[in-house]
Amino acid sequence: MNAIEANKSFIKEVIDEALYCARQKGLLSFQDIPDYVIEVPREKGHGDFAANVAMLMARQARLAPKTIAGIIVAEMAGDKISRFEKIEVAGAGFINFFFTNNWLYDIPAQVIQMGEKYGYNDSLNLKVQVEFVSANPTGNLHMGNARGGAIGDTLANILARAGYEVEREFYVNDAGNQIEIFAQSLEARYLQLTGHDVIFPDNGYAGPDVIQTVKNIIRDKGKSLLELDSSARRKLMIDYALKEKLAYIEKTLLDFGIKYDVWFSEQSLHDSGKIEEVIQWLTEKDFIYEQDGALWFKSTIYGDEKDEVIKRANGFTTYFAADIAYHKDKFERGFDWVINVWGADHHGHVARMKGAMQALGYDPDRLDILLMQLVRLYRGGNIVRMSKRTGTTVSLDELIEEVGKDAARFFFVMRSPDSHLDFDLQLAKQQSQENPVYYAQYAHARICSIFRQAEAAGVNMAPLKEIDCSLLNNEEEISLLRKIADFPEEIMIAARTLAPHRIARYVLDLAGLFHSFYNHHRVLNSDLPLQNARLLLMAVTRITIRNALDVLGVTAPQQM
RNA sequence: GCGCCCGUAGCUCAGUGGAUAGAGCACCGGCCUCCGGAGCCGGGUGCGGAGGGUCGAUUCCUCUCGGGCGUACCA
Repeated sequence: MNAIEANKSFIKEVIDEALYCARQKGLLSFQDIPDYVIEVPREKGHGDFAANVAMLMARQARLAPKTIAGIIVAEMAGDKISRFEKIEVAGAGFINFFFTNNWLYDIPAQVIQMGEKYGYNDSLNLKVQVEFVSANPTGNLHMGNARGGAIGDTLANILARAGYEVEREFYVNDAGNQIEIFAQSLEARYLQLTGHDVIFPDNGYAGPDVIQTVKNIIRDKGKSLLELDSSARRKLMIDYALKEKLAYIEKTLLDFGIKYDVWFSEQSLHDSGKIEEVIQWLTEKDFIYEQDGALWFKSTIYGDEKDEVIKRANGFTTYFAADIAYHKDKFERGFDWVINVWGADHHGHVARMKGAMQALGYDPDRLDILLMQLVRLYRGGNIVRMSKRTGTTVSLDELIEEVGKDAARFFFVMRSPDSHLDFDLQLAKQQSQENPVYYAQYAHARICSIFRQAEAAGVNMAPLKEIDCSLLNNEEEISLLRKIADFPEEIMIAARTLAPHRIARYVLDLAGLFHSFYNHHRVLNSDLPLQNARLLLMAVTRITIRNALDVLGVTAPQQM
């Protein structure tokens, strides 16, 4: 249990005891204690924690909230309350708790002891899978994939620190209609490049990267493919191209700091018969009907706008059929929780996907789909349009090349997934105060610099046991300690609400508190006990900044 | 038309139903002969609108206006 959780549950204990005590004395009548909240007030003047239990009990106790709160506080007794400096009733009936600083002074030792593990919570013994990016292997990775990558990977990091066993997965769309069109595009380019006058398919992939792939094929195979019949030629070309594209995708994502545990092939679901299997099962259970020669899944019974085709009249299954088999497979692999990161343009797919899981007998709440709004790319004031078809796009590898991995990842996660993201290339690569990623990194580098100074002066921090943390008692030091203590809880909230942007904000807040401290107080000074305490504070601040940046996939430089 | 997301300060955005709605940028004015000035300190009435439920709504519900996306036997 992290420190904030521990405080909350301690307060809950104190309150519940007081409530039972009051009831026994006949001061208060109630059936059950309502599900009240211990929260951290926005205002510092309202204490470290506040409880709203009195307001929630007013009705059943038939007393004014403030009266109830007063009774509760009066019943608190014993050595437990010695941990509080003050307990007060305020506002509409809040009970505000002011801790003494002692719990904060225990934090540095915990951080030092856990080191890079600080921010990890106790294991939950639950398996969660995060599937993200899953870009079609028919082109380069675009800004949408990039945002999905940053969000998905950061979320996976958060979940791991929240105590889950996490697997990252990439679903490879190596089957279906898109691949067919891709094959046609490859073949057309091949024939054109070998001197044949053929028409390029209307809906084909016209980007320059496809031409490059075909040139690579010609380099390796020459004109030998001309001797094959069309289907053999396409097969060969698509195998070559998929391999090349997947290698590109894997490498680019690695450069982006993302390493997958599983690459899952859609084709494998076709090959193993799992798609047919699930269609048959759903048909038997009457979730599927035939109309106009096609098979339809009854997604409207799960609130979808319309039923969805699962097998076309031409006998080909749709991507939806594969997706059902795929998600069934996920649950069969034993995940307690399955999370998909999708672009908002796929939101129409959510209801039927969850419906399909329900039809299969799985609790749809075990599947969460994190929709992220799309990215608008700017260069200075001008919008850069993205389109695979025209080829006028900035790809993820180019983005990393231009602005660097750190800035790119930070920018993609600093906004809520629900929020449209305007990504300005010019801003992201600017090494100035306008660029937030440097603010956090600079704090880290600055702390490193303090330690370099200390070392140069022959100053060593005393052993932990000999350091008196209670010397850290000014406003900036307390705020900094408090923020550091929040980190594990912040991770839990980010995990629960699928909100990776919270960590970006957290690290900026933490860096801000550090900078403020730094400008108000000197670490290296002639007061040895104080110097030791502050060195310790710097050490734990550095660890926390580094760990938070690590969650974001951003490096923590020693100097800049 | 219908569905989903979003409308919060000049701009870009935070804000697990709580008590006086916050950051960054931009703008103005200040700051250590000293650990990195990529820093710090100060300067701010704005939740698109109208109803409804709640002790209490930026947050939940309904309607409405504005923007994005979706609404294929594509994925």
